[in-house]
Amino acid sequence: MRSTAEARRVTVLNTAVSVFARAGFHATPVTAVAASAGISEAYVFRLFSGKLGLFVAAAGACFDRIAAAIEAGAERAGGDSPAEILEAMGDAYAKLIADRDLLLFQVQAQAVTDIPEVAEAVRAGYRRIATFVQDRAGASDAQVQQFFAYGQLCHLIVTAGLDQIPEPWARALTTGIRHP
Amino acid sequence: MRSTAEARRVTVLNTAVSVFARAGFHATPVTAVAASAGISEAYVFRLFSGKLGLFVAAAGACFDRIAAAIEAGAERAGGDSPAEILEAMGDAYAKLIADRDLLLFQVQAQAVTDIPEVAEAVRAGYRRIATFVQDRAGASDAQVQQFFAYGQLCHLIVTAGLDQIPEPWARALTTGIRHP
DNA sequence: GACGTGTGTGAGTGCACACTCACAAACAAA
DNA sequence: TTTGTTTGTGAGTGTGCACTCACACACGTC
Repeated sequence: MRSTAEARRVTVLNTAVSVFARAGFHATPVTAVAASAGISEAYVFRLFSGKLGLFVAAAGACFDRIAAAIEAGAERAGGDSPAEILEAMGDAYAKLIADRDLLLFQVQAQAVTDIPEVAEAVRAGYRRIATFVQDRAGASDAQVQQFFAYGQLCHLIVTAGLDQIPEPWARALTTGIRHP
Repeated sequence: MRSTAEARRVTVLNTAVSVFARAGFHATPVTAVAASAGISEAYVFRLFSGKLGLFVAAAGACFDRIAAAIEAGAERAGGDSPAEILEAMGDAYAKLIADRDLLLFQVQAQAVTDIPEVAEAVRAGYRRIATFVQDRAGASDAQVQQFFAYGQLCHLIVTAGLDQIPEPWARALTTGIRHP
């Protein structure tokens, strides 16, 4: 036995997040995930229940990593005020998505929410993050809303590559946003 | 002659926005657009240069409609202050995307920005809207940034169906957002 | 060694879909 | 009426991909 199935699943999920992040659910063949994980396509289908099952599981892994990063970031906050804790969470998130995979996967997942299983996975992910942010930071509804609004703005900045554009309108949208 | 090619192109583009909005670029066969427009698949390929050409043209039509709505909304502003004009623009945008097609198409377009032609179309669309908002409203960079951040938040709310969830975290993200 | 159990794959199968092309029908100009 | 141009389509073609299955190899156990 080279490896246990459970360990394989973990490594496959992490590569799946990266691979799906580039071109999305429908444009990514399972072969691509299998090749990137170094195993055969057939075995991926044995480990997960179809391509959809793989994608949904990858979404779970994606939000797990985001939640863990934000929780760890909160521990490093400079103070106890909601604003300070939110700031620390935002910094942690910005650091995490520097490699773009987790951010792009979220965009891809949101784009296939017409598939009910994906929609539920996305809701579950944001439920976990939003409740944690609100409880841990003790932030107001408006503060939480703002936190997520500017998080979503990052999605636009990265997908459209606005941080590469020197024109004033693009600068307006990107200034102050932590380094994505 | 039933119709001129130019007129056909316009009607096809509007239906294309609606059809692509549901399942996205890769999951939408050209047959679906053709059927919805009431013409044959073959003729769609004659009117546009491939599926990608159709999608990019639809993106142009999508941003045209958004820009027109925001420009019209600005005319109905209650006053001359940047905040009032932005408010009027936001209301106009909220009304426009009540049918969800234009919003969902933007999400789908952002998801396929790995295709350079799509990325350029998205940039062109936001360039047009952002420069207009900034110039017309005379708003600061921060105000423009906030305008777009909460616009992007709408994308999450609609794709994940957060407005249908009675839980407190979902209420926090949706309160005050104009009705999508 | 024989045998079960879990890990892993090569070689298919069937279907959906992007794109083409030969051809038809409506209209205009002579 | 003939000729040309534009609008429009049915019937293909080739390919890529989700999914399957019979089979092989590694390991433990007796």
